[in-house]
Amino acid sequence: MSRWEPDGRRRLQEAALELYAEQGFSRTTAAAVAERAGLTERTFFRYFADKKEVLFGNEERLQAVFVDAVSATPDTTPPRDAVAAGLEALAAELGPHRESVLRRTAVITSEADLRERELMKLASWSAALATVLRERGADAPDLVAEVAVAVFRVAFRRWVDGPADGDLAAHLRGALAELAVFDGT
Amino acid sequence: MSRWEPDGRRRLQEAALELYAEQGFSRTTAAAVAERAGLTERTFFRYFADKKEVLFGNEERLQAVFVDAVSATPDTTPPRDAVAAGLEALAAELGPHRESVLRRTAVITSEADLRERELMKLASWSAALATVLRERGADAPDLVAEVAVAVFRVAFRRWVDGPADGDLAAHLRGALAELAVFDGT
DNA sequence: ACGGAGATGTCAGTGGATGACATCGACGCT
DNA sequence: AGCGTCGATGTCATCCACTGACATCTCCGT
Repeated sequence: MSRWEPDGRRRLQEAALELYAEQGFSRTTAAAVAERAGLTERTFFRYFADKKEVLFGNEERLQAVFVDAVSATPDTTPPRDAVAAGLEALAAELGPHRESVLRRTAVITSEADLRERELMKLASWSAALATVLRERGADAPDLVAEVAVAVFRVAFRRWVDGPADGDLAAHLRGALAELAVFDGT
Repeated sequence: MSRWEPDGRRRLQEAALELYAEQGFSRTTAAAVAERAGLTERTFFRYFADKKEVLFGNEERLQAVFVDAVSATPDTTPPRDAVAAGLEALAAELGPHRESVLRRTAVITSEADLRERELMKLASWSAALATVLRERGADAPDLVAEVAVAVFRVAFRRWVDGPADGDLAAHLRGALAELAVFDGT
């Protein structure tokens, strides 16, 4: 037995999501979140760098899923297909949890500070992807990475705004296909 | 004669850029910026919503330049060319001021909070662009807008990191052309 | 039993941000 | 000239995000 209940970090994440959803992010104090989790404000800030970060505990893993799936693809895979593999992996990860994804997304989109932080996380995906693409000698790794994330962003938004039985993977394939509007001349 | 020196807003912007560059953003207090501008901290926050915003006073105008240039294009213009027009307009706006752009960019890239805010501004460009594209009945307006901004981001970064005589417009055209890596099956 | 290691608590302080109210000079009106 | 309003700024008080320094407690190995 520990001196404290276990899983402080998870309790803080759950408390934060609840409170932010109930009262809004800006009207919720870090102390209030900590209290609901049975902890102290000081401890909150030991687990999370700031009030926003508590909502982004899984982003690191998602980034790894995305980037690793691209990495797992043969070096000779055309960029489009490599990116598709990464996006499929994300769909497999997120698709089955639409409910909780929606709950979290609703909170995030409701406040500019949180949208900002989310953009930062996606920028981090892009940077990580560009790095692995560069290492495998792909063409225009930076551009490909940015576009890949742009595709994700668009498809994700459509999925979230769409019907409850929407298919994230299908949206991703659809958005990827729409890149064809830039084809030719 | 006014009771105070004129141009408080501009003085604050200049003071902020100087101090942020000299000492770093996080080690500069809002009060210090205000003081250098001959004003009060309270007044600082009347002009700018927060400490970061003072660095982004021109973003609104740039967004308008970008979006208006796309709007000015005939409704039947292929997406790629419409986007190109917007990007050319941005190049015309930014290209001649590489020095000051670099100074500002150096400050922004040096702190995560500021990079975050910049991502937010670009997201705003994308949203505005998507709106005008949607109004003119373009295909996949959201995707096109996101990709357009992705292209800008990449080209801008290459321009900033490149030689002093680099040509932003050329980088933009180059990045746009690289979208061809997504072509075909 | 002892002592270190980890996780948490306590306390004090800094600085970002905001609301309420006061002040001052410019300007127009009579 | 005298007056009143308006806009820009200053002053003051307050909240809260975040941080550093130090204390405390439990577990675990020796």
